[in-house]
Amino acid sequence: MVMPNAKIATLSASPRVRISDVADALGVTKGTVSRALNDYPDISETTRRRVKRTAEAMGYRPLAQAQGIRTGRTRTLGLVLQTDIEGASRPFLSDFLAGITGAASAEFWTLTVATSAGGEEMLSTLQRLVNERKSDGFILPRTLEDDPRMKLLRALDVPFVLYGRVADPDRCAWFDILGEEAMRDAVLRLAGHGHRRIGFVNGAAAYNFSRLREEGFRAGMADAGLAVDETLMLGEAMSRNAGREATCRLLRAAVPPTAIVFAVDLAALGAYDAAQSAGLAVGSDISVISYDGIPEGGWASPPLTTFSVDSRIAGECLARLLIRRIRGEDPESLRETALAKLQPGGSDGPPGMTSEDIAGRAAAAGMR
Amino acid sequence: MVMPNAKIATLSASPRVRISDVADALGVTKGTVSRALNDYPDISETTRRRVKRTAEAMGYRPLAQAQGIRTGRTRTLGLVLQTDIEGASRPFLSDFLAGITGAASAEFWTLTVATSAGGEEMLSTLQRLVNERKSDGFILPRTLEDDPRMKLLRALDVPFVLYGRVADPDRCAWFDILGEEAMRDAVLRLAGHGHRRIGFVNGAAAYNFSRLREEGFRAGMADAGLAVDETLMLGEAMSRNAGREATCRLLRAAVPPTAIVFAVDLAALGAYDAAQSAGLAVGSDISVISYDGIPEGGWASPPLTTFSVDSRIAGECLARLLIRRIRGEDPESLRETALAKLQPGGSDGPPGMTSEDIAGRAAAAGMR
DNA sequence: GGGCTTGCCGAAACCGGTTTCGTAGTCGAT
DNA sequence: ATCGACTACGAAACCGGTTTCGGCAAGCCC
Repeated sequence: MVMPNAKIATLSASPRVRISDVADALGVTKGTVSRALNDYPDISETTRRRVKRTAEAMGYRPLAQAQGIRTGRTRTLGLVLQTDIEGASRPFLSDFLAGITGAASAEFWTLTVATSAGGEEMLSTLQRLVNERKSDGFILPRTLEDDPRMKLLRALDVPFVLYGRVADPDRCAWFDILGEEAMRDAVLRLAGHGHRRIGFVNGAAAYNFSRLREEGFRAGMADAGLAVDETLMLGEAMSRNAGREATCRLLRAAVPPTAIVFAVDLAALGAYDAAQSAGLAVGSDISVISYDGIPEGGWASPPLTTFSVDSRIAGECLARLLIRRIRGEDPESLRETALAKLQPGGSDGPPGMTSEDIAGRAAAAGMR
Repeated sequence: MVMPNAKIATLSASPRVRISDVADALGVTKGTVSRALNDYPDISETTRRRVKRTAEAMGYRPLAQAQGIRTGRTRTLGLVLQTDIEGASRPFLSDFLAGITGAASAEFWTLTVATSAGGEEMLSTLQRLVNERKSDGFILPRTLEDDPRMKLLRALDVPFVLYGRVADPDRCAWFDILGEEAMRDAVLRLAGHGHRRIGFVNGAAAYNFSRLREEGFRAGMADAGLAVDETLMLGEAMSRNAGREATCRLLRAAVPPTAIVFAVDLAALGAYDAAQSAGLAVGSDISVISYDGIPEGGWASPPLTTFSVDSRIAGECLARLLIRRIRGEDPESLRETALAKLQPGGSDGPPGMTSEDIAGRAAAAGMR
């Protein structure tokens, strides 16, 4: 009990090491210390090293808010979460935040979080954070095609990094997972199982990733030498319910698919519900491969085969990119991508039933 | 295209209204403006009103970081999330953050989020945020009995609010959901169905809420005139797997329960798995009631009957309490509680099988 | 009417940094 | 030896607020 308390007492007693303390200890002015620490050119190499060493030894850390009053920057990243959308991002949020704050704190930056419904409120929330200098730049998750947040921040001349690519890449920094590659691999995997009739259920068209994932699906079909049946291409499925309905529609098709690729795990879980209603076993009677890697997928039976995204790493990359962007690097050089990782479950396999059999089951289950 | 751009241009062009702008407009000094806005006593009522009105009209908002350099406070709440624990809090996180930031921004406060593994790292993360003045106080989720975070912040003289009560309530502010009432009501509901042999699966004993929920369970049993069989009291179940194992153990009991109360939804979902293995139907063969209100509970079949917690409101309350605490109010007066709300599903009902039948099924399923 | 409070506000210091400006030294060139 | 250019740093202003200090004017008392 003695040691820790003593330590705490010391830390709280000594108020803080200020720049003037360092300056006094060295017998120089605080201007010199500041310039040395910030690598100004008009400081001799000797002095610079001496200052840095002493500052380090004394445990000096500049007060971000005090720096900010002059520089306008406080080493703070901003993240505005949208709260009026369905589940999706939720399960990742904790990992995502851990990634951001982990990478940020390694460079003595912090994260300010705000929330907002979409639309105008989102923009005014960003405005306010900028006006009150609460963050030096923003991570923009869930990139939309032609994103209004992007326009606003650009007009305000505030740095940002997109999580997701965008149609017009001009002057944009981003990090993204190559969802199109995953979709392509999903098709190839199914084709390898022997499937020849494969459906696709996409997410909402407003998101840029939806366009990319569809492209990937089509590329995979082409690579596998399979024809795309446009009647088996559905979209706007971002929730379990929407996924269930989309699956039902596919099962009611004249010639239903024997396998379905989903752009979103949550929607793929809806396929389990639809399959159950139709008396079909996921994984044997009908195959499903999806994308995201949400934990619920692993708990489902059979576990969902999916391409999982490491949100923690995404957060780390985004934070690092944004910091570099704020420091002035050219956005065009700040673009990174990563691949989703196949997480094999039991929801895919060789076709166990023909399209006709599946159609029969669906009809028998009253799906018309 | 013209209007919005014009608006944006205006906003970004006019840099900011500073306190000296307001002072100049009124023909007074900035000291007077500052004192008027902060309700110093030595300002005439007339001047105070005049200043407040023009400041408002000019859209003046003090720069938190500039205030902070003198006052030490920057209107920032702190939240350190623990990342090395199982799922639980995850689904709520988004709502929780929305609640905090919503209430905070209503008073022009913001939220700084950090993450950390538990133990020492948690404490050093808090230390750093305090040392760098990154937040004026903290919300401490998941209160532990005799919480080390509390000790640290108290030693540093930094305000905090607990999410969850604590054994020694001295000088603590908190918000909490009365989980014990929910557990009590769960027992009474089951007893009302006709159950007389009820098991209990608690969460980890390190959390204070576990003690309270067990008390509630026992109180309910007493109120219902039922005896508690200590062999049916299990704990440390915070995950789906742990819940499955606990349920298996209960099913293997000499005289198994016909109903089980869980302290944590995630664990209750494990009961579905165990029941399935034993060939028992949740809701008819065996009843389950739980606590938390995670979305997965609603998707399960049958939907989980649970007492759901509104995390958004919890966040709002915590933020408001912490702000008042930082402003100097007495912690003892800053305590609020709320009730969890029964969310009826299909996982509970009149006992469909006797304990003997259940034991038989479990044995038949090879549970020994 | 003179001295003493008291109310109210201006002037200026202050918080902890950054940045501008000016100037001693140093050095090489003439 | 003189001059100019450069280097490296001290001095001081500055950022946008808060807070201390001091003093003027009005009000009070005797």
